[in-house]
Amino acid sequence: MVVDQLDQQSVDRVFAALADATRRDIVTRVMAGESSVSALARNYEMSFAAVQKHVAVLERARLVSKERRGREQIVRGDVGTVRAAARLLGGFEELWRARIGRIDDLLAAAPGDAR
Amino acid sequence: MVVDQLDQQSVDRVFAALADATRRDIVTRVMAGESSVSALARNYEMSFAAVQKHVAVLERARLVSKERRGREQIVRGDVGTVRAAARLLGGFEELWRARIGRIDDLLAAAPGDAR
DNA sequence: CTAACGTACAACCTTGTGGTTGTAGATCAG
DNA sequence: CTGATCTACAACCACAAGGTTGTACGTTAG
Repeated sequence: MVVDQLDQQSVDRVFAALADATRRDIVTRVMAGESSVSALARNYEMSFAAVQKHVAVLERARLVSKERRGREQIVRGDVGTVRAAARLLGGFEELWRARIGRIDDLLAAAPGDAR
Repeated sequence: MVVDQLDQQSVDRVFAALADATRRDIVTRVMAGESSVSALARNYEMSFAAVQKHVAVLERARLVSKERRGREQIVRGDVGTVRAAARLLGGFEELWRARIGRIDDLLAAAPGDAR
């Protein structure tokens, strides 16, 4: 986990990358086990170039990384970025909980409010 | 939490909605406390119509809901959808952990491998 | 060497996104 | 009623997204 605090633009890229079913499926596969780009491409009903583009989007978002091995390019998942995204969602939930807490406080502070 | 299992298209919309800093900011605000559309719009340097569109995107993704109150439209955050998205990311992490587990197993099964 | 494979990248097309302005309908204050 | 406010929505524009095909180049197999 080298960087796990993401700036706004990075967050943009991460969520945009996850907003496509093919790309989520690629992430699923490479999180479960690394794979070459061509091996990934065989799973989908689209051109190799299209899959290549999807991988590039994921790479730019740092959700995956590539490493050349011979003539193949091996794709690997980056769990650190996933964690950073999950933490951001957790922040939303935190705000929500805090708000509910404030509402409870208000109700507690005005016990005779029901006229 | 009425629906908290999302289909592929819904997940697409949720992540696409979160892939914009303005929309994430709106979610932040309405998670912390409900607000009218016009009140939200005053926070940003763009037209009211643009903010209205952002809210519509969030609504379509079920990250927020609107309720009319007099002439105002009150926007509220929907933590259930946020949780569903967080759970999906958790699934990726789960796969990753399982893979690491398998690698450990392999290493454990071949202890004298280091020649 | 030659052929096949894996990859990279450019050009192109269609559709969606994020912004604008403009118009119009409800609702509330005075 | 009148005017201000809040909202809805259509039309338009620039540009990015997601797909295609075609070409080129390095690497491995025979």
